[in-house]
Amino acid sequence: MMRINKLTDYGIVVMTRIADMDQSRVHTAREISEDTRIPLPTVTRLLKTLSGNGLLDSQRGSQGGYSLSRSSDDISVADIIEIFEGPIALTECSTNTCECSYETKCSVEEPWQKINDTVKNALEGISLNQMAGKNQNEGLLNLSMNYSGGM
Amino acid sequence: MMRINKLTDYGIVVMTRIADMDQSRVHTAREISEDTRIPLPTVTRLLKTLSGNGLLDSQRGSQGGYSLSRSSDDISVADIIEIFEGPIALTECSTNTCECSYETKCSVEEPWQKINDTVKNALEGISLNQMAGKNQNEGLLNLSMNYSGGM
DNA sequence: TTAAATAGGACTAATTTGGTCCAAATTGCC
DNA sequence: GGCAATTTGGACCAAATTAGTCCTATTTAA
Repeated sequence: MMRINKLTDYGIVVMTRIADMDQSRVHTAREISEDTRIPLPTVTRLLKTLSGNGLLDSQRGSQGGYSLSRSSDDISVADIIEIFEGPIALTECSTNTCECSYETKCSVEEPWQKINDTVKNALEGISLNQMAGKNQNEGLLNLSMNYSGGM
Repeated sequence: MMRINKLTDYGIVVMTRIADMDQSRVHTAREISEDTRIPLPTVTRLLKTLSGNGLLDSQRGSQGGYSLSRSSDDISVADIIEIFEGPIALTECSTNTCECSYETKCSVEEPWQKINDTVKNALEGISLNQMAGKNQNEGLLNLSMNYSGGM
């Protein structure tokens, strides 16, 4: 139903959880698994992916673990989604490699670009910090999207 | 990649195509298939779904076919998407039946609501007419989304 | 009556996604 | 130096979803 994938959803949960934890030390996969109740093997994979893509720092070996690579203010929901799902694009047409075989599809390309930009902006406007429920009184979203000018 | 499904995409193509056609008569599945180059069985199914959900009028029998049930101005991309994908919701959490098992997920619920509203607004703001490339100089999108107030 | 359509639904194949597991490399500590 | 606790990388399978096809019934104009 035009959902983000479960793993992406988990990824956001995991990141949100880490953002809520003590930032002065690293956290192991086991710890995060117990915290979120997501099975350990899955959490392991999520963390690998997240650190492999620069959203988490990892420390190997005993006493190792994961920590945010930057401030939770500087990590957006879009950052996480893009790691698991690739570029935010509702249709293939909105990526750069559009090879429409249907003539009508291309008249449709421009509107999709706009739609995707809107979605992308929305997702980029939400920081982990906001997801984590910190600064709850600061006003949640601050999206000023206005595409009325247009083509 | 957080895509809409292929059939949904096709659905939009088909509707866009019909919107571009002569509105004074009905159009057969075969005609639309040949026009869009989408295989006939698939087009057939798309049209059945679209008419079954009130977006197209159908006329049975010889000389029968399909036509828009209302003006292309009054049909939005969101209308089409919702038929094929159900309510627009990026996460399960954003539907009314949210049964989060992870504690952190719920602190995350409110932001998702806002994100979904934004996406939904964007999709509701695009009419078939605009997709079809008519009125190209009228300015494509007219979305004034401003969620800065928030919670 | 016949031909041209849509309507409804069953069915299968293909693809994607979710989840698990194993072996290797790294690091801290005794 | 060796052990234990970690992350890393990749392979793998099961489950779920999606795409696509096909068959039969119904309707309608000529």
